[in-house]
Order: sequence, then C-alpha cells, then structure tokens
Amino acid sequence: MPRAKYADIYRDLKTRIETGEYEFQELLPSENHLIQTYNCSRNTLRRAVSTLVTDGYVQTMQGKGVRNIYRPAPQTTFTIGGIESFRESAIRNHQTPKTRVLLFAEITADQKVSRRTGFPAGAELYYLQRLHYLDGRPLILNHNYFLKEAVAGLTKEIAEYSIYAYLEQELGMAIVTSKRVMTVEKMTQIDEKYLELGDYNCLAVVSSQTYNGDGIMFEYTQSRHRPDYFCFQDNATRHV
Amino acid sequence: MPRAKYADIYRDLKTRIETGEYEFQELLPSENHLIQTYNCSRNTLRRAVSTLVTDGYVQTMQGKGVRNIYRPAPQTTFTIGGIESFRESAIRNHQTPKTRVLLFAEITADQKVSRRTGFPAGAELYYLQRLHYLDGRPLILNHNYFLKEAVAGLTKEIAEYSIYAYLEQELGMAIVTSKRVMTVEKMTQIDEKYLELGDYNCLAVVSSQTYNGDGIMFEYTQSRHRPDYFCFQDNATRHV
DNA sequence: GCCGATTTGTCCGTATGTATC
DNA sequence: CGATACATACGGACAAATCGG
Repeated sequence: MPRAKYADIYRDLKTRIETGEYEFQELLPSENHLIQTYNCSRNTLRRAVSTLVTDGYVQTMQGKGVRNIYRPAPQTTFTIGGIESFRESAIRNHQTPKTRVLLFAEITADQKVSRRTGFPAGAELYYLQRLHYLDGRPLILNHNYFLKEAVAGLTKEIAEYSIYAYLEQELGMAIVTSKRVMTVEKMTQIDEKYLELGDYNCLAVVSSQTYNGDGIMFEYTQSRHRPDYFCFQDNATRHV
Repeated sequence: MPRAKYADIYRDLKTRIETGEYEFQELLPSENHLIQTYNCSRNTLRRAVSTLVTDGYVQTMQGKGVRNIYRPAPQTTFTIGGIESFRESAIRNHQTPKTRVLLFAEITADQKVSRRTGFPAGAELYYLQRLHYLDGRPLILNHNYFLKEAVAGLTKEIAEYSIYAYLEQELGMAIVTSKRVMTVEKMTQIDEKYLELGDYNCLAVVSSQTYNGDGIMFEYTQSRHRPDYFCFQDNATRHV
C-alpha cells in the first residue's frame, strides 16, 4: 500500500522546516502556491498543514498566511508526545538501549488490579517488571500489564528486546491510541533498589492505557522514571 | 460569528459520550446515519469525528465503525492537554482558586534570560512570580515572562485575577499554541518557602512557550507544582 | 472462497465566508 | 474597494477493510 498523499506532503514540509529551509517566524508559501508545487487538491494540502499545526511546527493565520514556529529541541528529549517504544526513543536520540526483565508472570486481574489498570476483573494478564537502561544507566522501571489474549506468545526473550516491535511486526497488531497520566510519586523500595536516584526521594510516573486497532485496551503500563533524565514534550492548542 | 457546524456536531457527540449515551466499547452510529441526523456533508461529519479521535473519545476502524473508548477520569485532574488557565482548571474541578502576586517587575532580557525563555536578548518583558492556591492550599509557584509589547497595560491587579481573561477579553488576543516541556526538579529555597512540600524534595515543573494568533511567542512560563497534587493528562496517537 | 453490502479512508473540484492588506 | 489568504461546507468518486450469506 503506497503511503497517502497528504502524509507525503506532511513529511516533505516537515523535513523542510526541520532543516531550516524556512526561518523561525517566516511565512510558508501560500496554500495556492503549495497546491501547485505538490500538484494536489486544496483539501489534501490543508490536511497536511493542519497536521503540522497539531504537531506544533506551524501556525495558520486567516488572511495572512502560515507561520513557521518550529525550533529545534534545546536538549535531547527522551519522550515526546506520541507513542514511541523505549527502543525507538533511544535510537532517535542516538543512544544505546538495553532492557532487563526483572519479572515475567501470568496473573488474573483481581479487584485491586482491575481498579488500578482498567482491565476488567478476571482478565488473564501478563505482568512484567522491566528495567530500561540508556547508555548503561538504569533510567526507567516499568510495570507492564498485557491482555493475554491480545498479545499471545509473549516471552521473556521478546520482552528483553522490544514488545512493540513484536506486536506490530510479528502479530500485525496496529497500535493506535494511548491515554496517559503523568504524576510525581515518592520512591518505593524497588525504585530505590534498581534506579540510581541519588538524593532524589521521588520520581516521575507515567501511567498509560493503550488501545489496538480494534479499539481494545491491551496494555496498561506504569513507567517510573529517574527524575534527572525525565523530559516530556507536549504541544497544546486552545479550542474554546 | 456563529459557531462552525463541525464544532457543534463535535460538541453534541462529545456530551452524548460523556453522559453515557454510548457504552464503553460500543460502536457509534455509522457515518451515513450521523450525516442524516445532523443534516451535513460527509466531510463535515468526519471532521467532527476526527476531533473526537484526537481527544481520545473514540477510535475509528476502517470497515467496522467508530468505537467509544471514553472513560470518566478516575480522579479530579488538575491539568489536561489543552491550554487552560489556572482559574479555568479550578472552576472545572469545582474548586476555589486564589492567586497571590509575589513579584511584579519589568526587565530587559539578557543572554541568560534569553536562553532560558526563548525571547530574543534585549526584549522588554514583564517578570512575575505568582503563587496559586486551590481551596486555600498553595499548589503552584509560577514564574511568568510576558512580552511587554504584546500584553500592554498588564497590572498587578490583573495578575491577581486572571491574565488570560484580560488578554482574551480586554485585548482581544487569540491564544493558540503552547509548547510545553515537563520535568522533575529539585526544590529551591523559594519553592520550600511558599509551597508546603512536606518531605518531598523535588517538584513537577512545566515550562511552556505560548504563541498568540499572530504567531508571536508572547509568554514563557515555568510552573512549579507541588508533586502530590500534580496530575497531567495526555492523549497520544501513533502515526508512523 | 467468492460476492455484494456496509463502513471508513483518501482525493478531488467547487462555492462561499471571513480576515488581512 | 479589490486582491489575497485561510476557513467552512458541500458533493462526488474510488479505494480498502470488514462482515454476512
């Protein structure tokens, strides 16, 4: 399946912006101009541009034009808005990932687990504890809960490499939406044991519920991040 | 100016979902059905639905339908993805906001300020320190930098109520995009003095650059949150 | 396994409104 | 006022995925 046209245009404009073809605050060519460059319809171009808007690359102004508001990230950011596996984040930042599986268990969700994860009570789950290293430093302690029927065949070996790669490439699963909540929590004994927290006594916690292409929630994960390496990017637009 | 049609449809569907008209995991009526109910074109309806997708309310599935994946938030969340003033957040959660202005100064950005905030060196700025209370508890310590030429007439009195309300309602400014970075930082002396941190030794920090309708960055703010009341929601979609 | 009906995804062309200059 | 630019809305065509007979 060839990639969609609007996605091609989006990618092309995005790389042009990232490589500095347009100055910060400069106006992009007008819609009509871009329609001719890409030989596409107005709707198709507008879809590409509107994706750039939600990604925080440009800002449209009625009657004026489209302004470039992209600035390169000042520091290497570990996580950005978007669903990205640990491996993918690491590679994007040119760092070496490693994952150690501390626990690989099969459990049945009781009331307590159900309340915490959002899985129905009685659901058959894999429960994993994984420690993620970046360039040799332990940075993230993950508590993963996977719906067993949705991720059949998961093994400890897969969990040591990349679960997402397995789900997408082997099982052909489409991963679509993830609802996340960020909080700051006091460290626990297990945090203290595995993460090198120094004199921090708390850490950044990202709890996420992830849905597959069938709209089924198949994963609940609590990621406990060492605070000095935690950086989470986000882009918000105001719609009243 | 009457509200756009797609926005009306979006709101109607959203409240129907929120009020439980559709079960969690239930399919919504098909596009064709909804087109007839709302008496609109296919594009208009699809725009409304796609907004629901990015907001994490529903999930579309080609060939199958549109699935409701909305669940009411388990706890009162202080901040969600989207630009919201402190007052607005408080009112949404049925809590009483109060703001105390600790500092109101006019400064010129030097190199150091420029690097931190993203304003050009030499820019004329307002610099404010504000303490936000919720139901009497001090929760957030804000360091605000506003571009003076964009927020003319700002006073301490306005800053004690709501700066955003002033900008939007008095100055007619449109607030559009905000780029945010979330980190966890060690507490400083001023944090310790004003926020009741208990035995936490660090806090959640949200740094944001906000752009107005002209695509001009007019605000840089660093919000330092007391960790036990900090909760940040986010919704992510995977697009390869 | 095939076929047709249903449902969402992509793309196009056009008309009209609104804001800016 | 007219020209330019983005915003909204409509309708139609075809593709791709799913499901039931």
